[in-house]
Amino acid sequence: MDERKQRVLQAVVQDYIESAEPVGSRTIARRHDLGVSPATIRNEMADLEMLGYLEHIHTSSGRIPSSMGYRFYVDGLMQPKRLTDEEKEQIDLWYRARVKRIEEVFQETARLISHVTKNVALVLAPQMTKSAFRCLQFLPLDDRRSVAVLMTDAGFIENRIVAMPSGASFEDFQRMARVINDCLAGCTLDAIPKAAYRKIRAEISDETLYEAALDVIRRALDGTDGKKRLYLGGTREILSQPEFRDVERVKEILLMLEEEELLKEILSAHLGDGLRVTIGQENDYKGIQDCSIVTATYHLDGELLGTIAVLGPTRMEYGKAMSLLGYMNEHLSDVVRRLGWQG
Amino acid sequence: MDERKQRVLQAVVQDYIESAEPVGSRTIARRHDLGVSPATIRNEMADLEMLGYLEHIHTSSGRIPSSMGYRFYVDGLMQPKRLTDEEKEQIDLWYRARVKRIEEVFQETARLISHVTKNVALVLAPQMTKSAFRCLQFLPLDDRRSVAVLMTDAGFIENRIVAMPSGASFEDFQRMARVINDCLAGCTLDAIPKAAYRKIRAEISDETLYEAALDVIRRALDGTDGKKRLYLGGTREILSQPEFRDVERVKEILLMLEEEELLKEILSAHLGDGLRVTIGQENDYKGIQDCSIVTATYHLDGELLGTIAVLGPTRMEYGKAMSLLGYMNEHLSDVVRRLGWQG
DNA sequence: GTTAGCACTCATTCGCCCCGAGTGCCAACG
DNA sequence: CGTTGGCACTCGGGGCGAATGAGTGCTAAC
Repeated sequence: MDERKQRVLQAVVQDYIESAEPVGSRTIARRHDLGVSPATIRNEMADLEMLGYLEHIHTSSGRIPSSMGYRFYVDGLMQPKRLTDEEKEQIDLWYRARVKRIEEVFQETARLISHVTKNVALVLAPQMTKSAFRCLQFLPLDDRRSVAVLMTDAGFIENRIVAMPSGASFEDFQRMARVINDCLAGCTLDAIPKAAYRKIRAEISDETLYEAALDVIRRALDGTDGKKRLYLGGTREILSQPEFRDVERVKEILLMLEEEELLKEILSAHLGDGLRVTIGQENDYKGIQDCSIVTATYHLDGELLGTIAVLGPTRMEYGKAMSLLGYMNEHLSDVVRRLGWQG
Repeated sequence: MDERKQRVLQAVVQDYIESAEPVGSRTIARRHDLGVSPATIRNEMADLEMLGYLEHIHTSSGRIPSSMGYRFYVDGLMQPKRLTDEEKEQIDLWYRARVKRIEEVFQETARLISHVTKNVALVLAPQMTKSAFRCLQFLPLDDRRSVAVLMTDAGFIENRIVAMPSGASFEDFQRMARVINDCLAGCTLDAIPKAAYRKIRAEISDETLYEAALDVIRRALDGTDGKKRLYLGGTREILSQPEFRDVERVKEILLMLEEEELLKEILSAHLGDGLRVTIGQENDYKGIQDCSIVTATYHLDGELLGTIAVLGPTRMEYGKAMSLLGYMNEHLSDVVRRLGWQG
C-alpha cells in the first residue's frame, strides 16, 4: 500500500469518525490537501475497497472504513494524542471534587471516562479475594451481636454484623479472633488452605464457638465476593452517538450491558495486556461486532489489578480513548493512594 | 357527574393506559359493556371534555385523559389492586437471591420496582446523620495508620483509614476513642453540640492528639453525608414505554434523572405523607409535567425514614404502582431486619 | 498516471392521494 | 327528553412517483 493510499484511508477514517456519514471522493478532495482530483481519489478508494480497508453500503454512497480499515488506522496512521496539562488538571479536579470515599473511585472513574469519550465506560474493580488476609477484629455492638471487621493487605476493609451464640461472651469472640488471625495470617482470601481450618478447629475446642468462627469467616468472605465489581458509566452519553438514534438499537445495547457476567468475561479476556484495542468483527461476542472496545489494565501497588475500558461504535475517537485510558492507567493508583487506601 | 359519565371516564383512562393510543367512542362501545351506542358515548365524552377530564389533540382523534381525569380516576374510579400471595412470594425471592449485603437493599429495591412497573424507580435511603452516635472504635492497621469504625444506633457502620500523628501510639488513640465515646454518647450525628467539643478539648490535653480527634470525627461524619443516598432503577425499562419511542425524549428524561439534588428535593417534598400520587401538571417541576410520580415513605424502626417512588408517564398503571409501593412500604423494614441491620 | 466528462444508481424528500378512525351535528325515534 | 343512526368533515398516516443530489464507475483525452 503506497503512501497516497494511506493518506486517502486516513482521510476517510478521520472524516467518517467526525461526521458519521459515508464519505465520498469529492469531500476528501475538498477537505484534505492531497493535491489530486476527486477522480484520482475515486480510483484509490476503489483500490482500498478491493484490499478490504473500505466498504460500500451500495453503489453510490460514499465509503466507510471496514474493521480492517480501522485496524490499519489505529496501528499506523493515527497520530497518538497526548493529554494536555490542562486536561490532566481537569481530571484531577474531577476526582478531588467528587471522590470523598475510596469506594467511589471506580464509579467516578467510569463516569469520568464516559463523560470525556461520550461512550460507555466499564471499570472492573480489583478482586478483594485476591489480596491477602491481614486481620479480623471484633467490636462489641450489643449483648447479642458484634461487628466483625476484616482487613486485607491491599487495604480492603469489610464490616459485617454477626450474632453471638447465646452463652458466648465478647471475650470468647476476641479469643476466637486471635486464633483466626494466627491461622490465616498471609493467606490469600480465595485460597485458604484446608490446613488453616484444621488448625482453627484444633485451637477452638468449644463446638458452638467453632461453628461461629466458621460462620464469621464465611460471611466475611462471601460479601466480598458478591460485592459489585463492575462499574458502568455513560449509558446516557451514548444516546448522543448517531449510531443510537434508533431506540431499538439503544435497547439492544442496554440489554447487553446488563449482562454483568458477560461483560466481566470480555474484560477479563483482556487482562494484563496493557492498552489494547478490539475493533468491530475482531470481537468474539457477536452482539458487539459493530462496536469497538479499548481496554487498559491498571495496577495498584504490585499485585492487584483491574481493567478500565471504553465501549462504543467502531466509529470511535480511538486517539482520545487511548490517550485517556493510558493516562488513567498510570495515575489511577496515585488517586487511590492519595485517598488513603494504601500506603 | 353522573354514574354513566364516570363509567365512560373509567373506560377511557383504562383503555388509554393499556393502548397508549387516543381512544374513540366506537372502541369504548365495543370493548366495554355500557349498553349504549357510540353516539351516546360521544356525547358523554364531549361533556367530559367540557368538564376538563378529557383532552383532544385536535378534532378527530380520540380522547386522552387530562391530569384532572387521571386524578378523578385515581381517587375514585380505580379499583385498588392488592398484590397476590404469589407476587409477594416473588418479591421475597428477589431479595433472597440478590441482596447479600445490607448496602445493596436500596439499589435492589429500586431495581425490583422498576422491573415490575416498567418505569423509573427512585429510592431515597435514610440519612445516617439523622441517627444517634453509638460508638467509635479504632483498629490497628500498621504503625502509622489505624482504622476508625463508627457505629450509630440505627446500625449504620462506617470505616475509614486515619493517619496517626507521629509520636502518638495506638494506645493514645484508644484513650482518645474512650473520651470521644463518653462525650458524644447519644448525640445525633448532624447535631453535635458545641459543649461536646469543649468537653473533648478539656479531656485531651495534647494539642496534636486533639487535632487528630477532631479530624477523625470530621472524617467519619463527612463520608457519611456525602454517601450516595439516592438510588435509581429502570432507566432501561422506560425505553419500552411508547412515550419514549423518540430518543430526544429519552435524553431529556435521562438528563433530568442525573440531577440528583433536584430529585432529592422532589422526593423530600413528599416525605411523611404515606402513599401519594402526583399527576402531570400537579408537579411543581416543569420538566416532568407529562409524568406522574407515586411515592411512599417507609420507616425503619421508628425514627429513620426514606422514600421510594415510581416515576413514569402520566399514562401509568397507577393501581400496580400503588399496590407495589404500599407493600414495599410495609415490608422493607422486615427485609432490612432479616438481613441483620437492626435488632 | 491523472483528469474531465458523462451516464448511472440510490436514498431522501416532497407533494399528492387515499384510507380509516374519529368527531360533531342534525334529524328521527321511542 | 334522552338515545340513536346517518352524514359531512377533519386529520394522521401509508403508499406512490417525481425531483434532487451526492456519489460512483467507466472511458477517453491529456
